[in-house]
Amino acid sequence: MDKKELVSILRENEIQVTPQRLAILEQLKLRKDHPSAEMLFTCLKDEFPSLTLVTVYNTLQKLELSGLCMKVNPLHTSARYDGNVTAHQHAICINCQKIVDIHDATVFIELPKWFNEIFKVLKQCVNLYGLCKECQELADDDKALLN
Amino acid sequence: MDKKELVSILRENEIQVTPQRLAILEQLKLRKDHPSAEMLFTCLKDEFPSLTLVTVYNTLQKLELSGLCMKVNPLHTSARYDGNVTAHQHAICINCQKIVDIHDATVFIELPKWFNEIFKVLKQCVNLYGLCKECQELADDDKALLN
DNA sequence: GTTATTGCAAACATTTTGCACCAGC
DNA sequence: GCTGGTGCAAAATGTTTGCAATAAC
Repeated sequence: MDKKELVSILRENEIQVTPQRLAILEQLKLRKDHPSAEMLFTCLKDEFPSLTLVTVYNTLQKLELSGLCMKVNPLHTSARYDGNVTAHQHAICINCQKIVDIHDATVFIELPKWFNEIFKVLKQCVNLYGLCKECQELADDDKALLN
Repeated sequence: MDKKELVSILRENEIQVTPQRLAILEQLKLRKDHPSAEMLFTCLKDEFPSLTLVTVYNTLQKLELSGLCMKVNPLHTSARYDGNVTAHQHAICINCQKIVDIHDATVFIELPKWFNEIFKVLKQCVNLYGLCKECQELADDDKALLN
């Protein structure tokens, strides 16, 4: 993926182009290891000696907001615990962070052969991110206020 | 769930019984809101004025190790980003935290009616926790060393 | 030239660690 | 009484914020 293409991706998303942002976006597009802010910082600080972690965080936030990248583990602010260790799913409200159990969903996951040869699955975890009833209503209220 | 039952759960798992641990386990079994350490601390500090967050964290760690509770959002130490925002799954190694993409899995999730009435799903997220090939081999080595 | 971004310092939140005192067995 | 847990202080880690210098348009 060449620089021109990266530049136009940023422009299309109305994100001002800077060398730091180009480099971070390039890393995200190239790498397959799902880096953390720290990992990106470490690999780019030689190329940009003045680069700081703050800029990496700022950039990631901006890219995520435009849908150019996403967190593999959202809702990571603090660990949330469940005393029910039987198999079930979680629905997580992206607004109020409420977590709702779903015990009666049907989940079917078939994994490709290549994958089962390199990875031993111990736990399978389905999370549904979205809006709970209360937060949907709040969102509707927001829309109403805009009229 | 009465105290006797909680005591025997702890004893069965060879966890020394203390009032703090009983109270935390009780909360985890009773509550449906998947509390954080802070939330548990807040609701128990009236009953145990001397209680500290440290004890809550210690207890949660011990309970999790015995499978008596689990984190809803494991691998929360630092956010990991993905530049590929198309739908795919992640396999996450619980040992080295490597994250592997799976693009060719078949995922079918049917949600109960009651759920769709109270929650609007925006993103569905399947995470497979387990061991990557390298860490499986290390685990085998560990076993070999024990012989 | 104006606006937005970067980099610095510092704050903040979450979680972990070292150590003295205390409670469970 | 011994072992291990609790509570305190402090450190470590990940992330965010306020502000002056600087770069993008």
